[in-house]
Amino acid sequence: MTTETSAPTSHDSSSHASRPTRVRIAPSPTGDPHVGTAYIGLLNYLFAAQRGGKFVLRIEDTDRTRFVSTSEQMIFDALKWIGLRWDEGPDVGGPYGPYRQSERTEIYREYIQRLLDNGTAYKSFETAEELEAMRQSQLAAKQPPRYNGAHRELTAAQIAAFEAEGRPAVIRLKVPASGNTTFRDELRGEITFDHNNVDDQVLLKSDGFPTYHLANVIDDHLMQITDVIRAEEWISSTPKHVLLYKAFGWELPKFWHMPLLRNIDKSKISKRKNPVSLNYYRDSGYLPQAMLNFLGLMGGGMAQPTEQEIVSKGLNTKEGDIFSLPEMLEKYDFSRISLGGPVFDLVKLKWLNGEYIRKQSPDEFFATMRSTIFSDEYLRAVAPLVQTRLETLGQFGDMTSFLFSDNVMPPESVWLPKKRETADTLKFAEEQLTALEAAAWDTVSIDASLKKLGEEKQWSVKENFMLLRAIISGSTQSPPLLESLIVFGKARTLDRIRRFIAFQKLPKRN
RNA sequence: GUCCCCGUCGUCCAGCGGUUAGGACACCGCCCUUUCACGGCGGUAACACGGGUUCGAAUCCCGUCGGGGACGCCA
Repeated sequence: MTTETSAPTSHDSSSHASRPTRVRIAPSPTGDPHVGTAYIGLLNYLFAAQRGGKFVLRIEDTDRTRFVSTSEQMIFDALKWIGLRWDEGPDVGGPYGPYRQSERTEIYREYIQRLLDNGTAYKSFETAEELEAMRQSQLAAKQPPRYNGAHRELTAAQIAAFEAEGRPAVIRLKVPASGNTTFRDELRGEITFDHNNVDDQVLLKSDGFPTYHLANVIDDHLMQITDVIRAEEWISSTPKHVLLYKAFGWELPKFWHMPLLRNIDKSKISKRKNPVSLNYYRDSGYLPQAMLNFLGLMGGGMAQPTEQEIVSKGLNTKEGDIFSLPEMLEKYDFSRISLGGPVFDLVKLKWLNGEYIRKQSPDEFFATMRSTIFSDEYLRAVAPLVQTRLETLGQFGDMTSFLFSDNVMPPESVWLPKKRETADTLKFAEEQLTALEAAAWDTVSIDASLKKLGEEKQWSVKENFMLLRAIISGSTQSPPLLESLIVFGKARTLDRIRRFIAFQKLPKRN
C-alpha cells in the first residue's frame, strides 16, 4: 500500500486498455487564455481523436481569490479560435457533468469524508499565517519548506476542542511516513519519490473548496479519464495524486507529462518575458492555423516527411515544418515527443504566420483582413474616436496608425515628462503595467486604477495619462486614451507597455 | 537548500551502434529586382564534459557539470 516497487499488474493494464480513451484539459479561469492551455489542449485533442476517444474540457475554478469572471468565456473562445473542439464541457454538456468544479463541491465533500473515515486524510487547524511563518523560517534555515505534521495524530478529543473553539480546519493528505511511491510516466518511464519528500498536501481548504489535487483526482476518476496529459510541472505532485487514487481504491490513469514551453532564457514561459495570452496573438494578427501549426512543432511529435514524400509531392524542404490540423491528426506521434523544453520562439512563429498569409489567395487574404483588423466591428469601434477630430478622411490614418501598427516606439522627447527623471519614469511605467494587468478592461476600471496609482506615487493625472498615451500611441497627440485602450485591447496594450520598458532598458548604443 | 525531470547548430526538430551529423527559423553572401518583401542558390554554426561497454558511440551505462520544474488553504 505504501510502497509500489513494481509496474502495475498485467490485470490492471489489460483492464485499462479496454476502457475507451478519455482525456481532458482543466484550465483555471484566472485571467487571459494561456498559450500553454492551447498547447496542452491541442495535444489532448490529438490524442483523443487519434484513438476515437473523447476530449473533455473541465473548468477548475476552485480558487475564489483568483477567479476572473470573464475568463471562462475567453478560454472557450480562444480554444475555438485556434480550431479545437471538445466533446464534453461546461458549454456543451455531457454525461459526466457538471464540468465546472465550483458546481461539484458536494461531490468533493462526500468523497473526502471517505478519506477521513479510512485514515488517509486528517484535519489540521493551523492558520494560514502560522503556516507561512513556519515556511519562512524553514526557508531561512535552508530547509525544504514542509508541513511539520503537528496535527497528524490529533485525538478525537483534541479535534473536538479545536472545533468547539470555532477554529477553521483544512483537510490534509496523510502521506505515509516511510516508503516511496513509484509511478509510470509514459514518456519517461518509472519515477520514484521518497515519501519523506512528499508533503501532507492540503486537500480541502478552510473555505470548503477542494485544492487542485483533490478535485483533479476525483473528477478524473468520475469522468473516466484514462490518460492524463498535462505539463511537466505536475510531475512532482503526481505522487500525491497516486496516493489519493490508492486511498480511494481507484484505478490509475496513465500519465503523460509534456515538456514545458519556455521563454528565450529557457525558464518556464511567463508573461513577463513573452506574450502568453492567446488574445494577444489573435489581436495582433496571427492566424489561428499558424499558431496551431507552431504549437504542433513544439515537442517534435510530428514526423518529418520522408524523402519519398518530398519527391512525390514536390515539397520544398521547409514544408516539413508546415502542416494543418488534419495532417497532425494523421501523423502526430506521441512516442516521438522529445523531452527538452522547447523555446517558444516568436521569430519562427512570425515566419510561419507569414507563410500562411502568403499562401492565401488574394480573395482569401482580403477576407482575412476584413474579418480581423478591418472588420466592420473593429472599424465601428475606432470611428467614434476620431470622427470629431477629422477634417478630411485622409487624416484617419494619421490619427489611428498606432492601432494598426506593431512597431510603435516613441523617442524619449515624447514620453519623458518635463519634470521627471528617466529611471523614475520607467519605474512608473512598470507600475502602470501592474495596475493595468489587474484592471477589468472598461474605461471606468482603467481610469480608477490609473488614478489610484497616480495618487500613491505622486504623479499628476496629466503626467500619468500622457506617459501611457506616449507608450501606446507613440505620440503626445492621440484619440482619447481610455477609449483607445479599450479598442486596442488589453492583451496588446500590456504587451506594448512591456516592450516599451524592455526596449528602454536595453543598453543604449551611440 | 531538498526532490524530480532534461541536455544535438543561437532557436525548433532529424538521428534511435558504423552518416561527409540532416532539415527549418535566424544570421551572412550571391542572384532576381526601380525599392522593400517574396523567391532561388550558397555559407557560418551543434553532439556539455569525463569515465566505461563495444571492433566501433551523438546513439547504451555511470559520474560530473549545466539548464529547468516542484517544494502554497494557486492551478
